[in-house]
Amino acid sequence: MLTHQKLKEGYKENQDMGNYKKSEQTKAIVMETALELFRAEGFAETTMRQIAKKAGIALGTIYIYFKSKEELVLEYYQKVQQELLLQTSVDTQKKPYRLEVGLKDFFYLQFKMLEKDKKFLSALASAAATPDNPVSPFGKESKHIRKLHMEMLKKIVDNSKTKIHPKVQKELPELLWFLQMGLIFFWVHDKSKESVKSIEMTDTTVELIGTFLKIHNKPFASGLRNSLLKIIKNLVSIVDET
Amino acid sequence: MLTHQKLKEGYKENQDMGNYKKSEQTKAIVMETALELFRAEGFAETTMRQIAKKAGIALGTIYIYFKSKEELVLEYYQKVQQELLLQTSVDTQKKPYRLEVGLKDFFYLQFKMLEKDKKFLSALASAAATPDNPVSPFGKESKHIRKLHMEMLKKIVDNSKTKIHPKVQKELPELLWFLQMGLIFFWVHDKSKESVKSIEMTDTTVELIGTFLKIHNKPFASGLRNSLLKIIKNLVSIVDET
DNA sequence: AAATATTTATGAACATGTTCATTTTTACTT
DNA sequence: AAGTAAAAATGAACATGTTCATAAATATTT
Repeated sequence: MLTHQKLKEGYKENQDMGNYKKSEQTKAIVMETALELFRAEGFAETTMRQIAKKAGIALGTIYIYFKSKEELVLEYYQKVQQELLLQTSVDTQKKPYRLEVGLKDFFYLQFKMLEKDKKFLSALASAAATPDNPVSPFGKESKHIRKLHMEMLKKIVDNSKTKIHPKVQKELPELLWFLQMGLIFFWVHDKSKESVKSIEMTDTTVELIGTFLKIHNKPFASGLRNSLLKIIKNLVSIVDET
Repeated sequence: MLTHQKLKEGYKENQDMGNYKKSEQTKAIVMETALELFRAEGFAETTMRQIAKKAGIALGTIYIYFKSKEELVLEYYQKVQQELLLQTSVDTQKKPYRLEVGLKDFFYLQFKMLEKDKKFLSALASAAATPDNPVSPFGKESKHIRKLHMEMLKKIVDNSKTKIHPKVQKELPELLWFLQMGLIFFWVHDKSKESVKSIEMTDTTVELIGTFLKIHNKPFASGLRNSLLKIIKNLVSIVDET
């Protein structure tokens, strides 16, 4: 009786569920099957019935583990980002680096990890644009993953040997987060071979940031600097209050 | 026989259809009804069946005039942009203006015209993010409206009294187009009263551009300038080849 | 005016994401 | 081991965007 009670409470307390083997296994199978199909056919082209059939389960079962079709993609994306975080932690521990280099490496790595899934990740891009969609990276449901990103970017900035004005350094990760959103958006649309265009774009934007940081303390750049800081504040306010 | 032949060909040649009164009328009714419902209930909440019922027609009839639910929104959006173009032509004819002022007015006007439809215009924002969606402003199906925008922005830039390096002046409208996309995206997500945040954001970004233009010919700004030009080229290449 | 062709309209049928009442399986208690 | 409670699974039913074969209305030709 008591044991039972405890277990039940445990369920409600820790979100992650899955204390039972069976369910975890089923969930994993659904996920794997879905990814296979998404990769082979695309997101829109894959039906939930197909997934269920191939996974050898009933249609409704999928919905026990995933709130929607989109959430299948989101959860996978989060998993990849988790790996990215780990990798980044390792990288920033290595020998001193210029911020530009650190950022490029970070973005490149991300592209590389997502490359094979580009096709269906556009489903997320679409969701991103709809504010009220629970899957949107701007919404409150994605706060967790946003924090994750911010953490990574802050680490990259703080651990670089590039000297930055404290005020700017504090806001930079936010700016970079939006930059990253933009780059991913660009990348999703990018049909060039092996996403070379996105790589190029990354180089150029990172260079722009580098150039800016080089001059951002000079008197003549105060206007630019202040405008930029304001813009960042505005951007953040939208994401934070949604 | 000859007349008939001509008419038939005429149909194929000019896209705009609707040489017949009845059809034009029906189309207009569908459009109006749809907008009413979208405004009252929202885009996702309104069903095609509701529209048909309220318009007093059959469900299938809507699809004679609009390829999809989203296209209802797109066509309306295009109509508004048409008006905007007219208004802008008038504005740029007026007394000399600083580019910043011209841009702000342009963006403000746009917000104002779209304000009452913000709720359902997010449907377009969502479509925008999906490259293969025929309704996306980045896709080839929207070339027309993109050109329209570019035209407006070029007019605003060229007619302003602000002096700009020719190389920059040529690329500036492209940059501004992307800025506009960004601002509209921001605006769609913006839940502040009367979209004051978007106005603020507009001010700040336009100011940034102004500040940049003030220094963009100075030797120390050549790095920034070149990076920016490259970024624009990259952005454009994505849109143009899709 | 009759015949024909074209345009416009219809609504049942379809596809697919999602929900939910019901059943089966699993875990726990006595 | 039997009984019970919880978890997991099921698939029919639902909602809704879209299609399509068919019919009605309209315009054109003879």
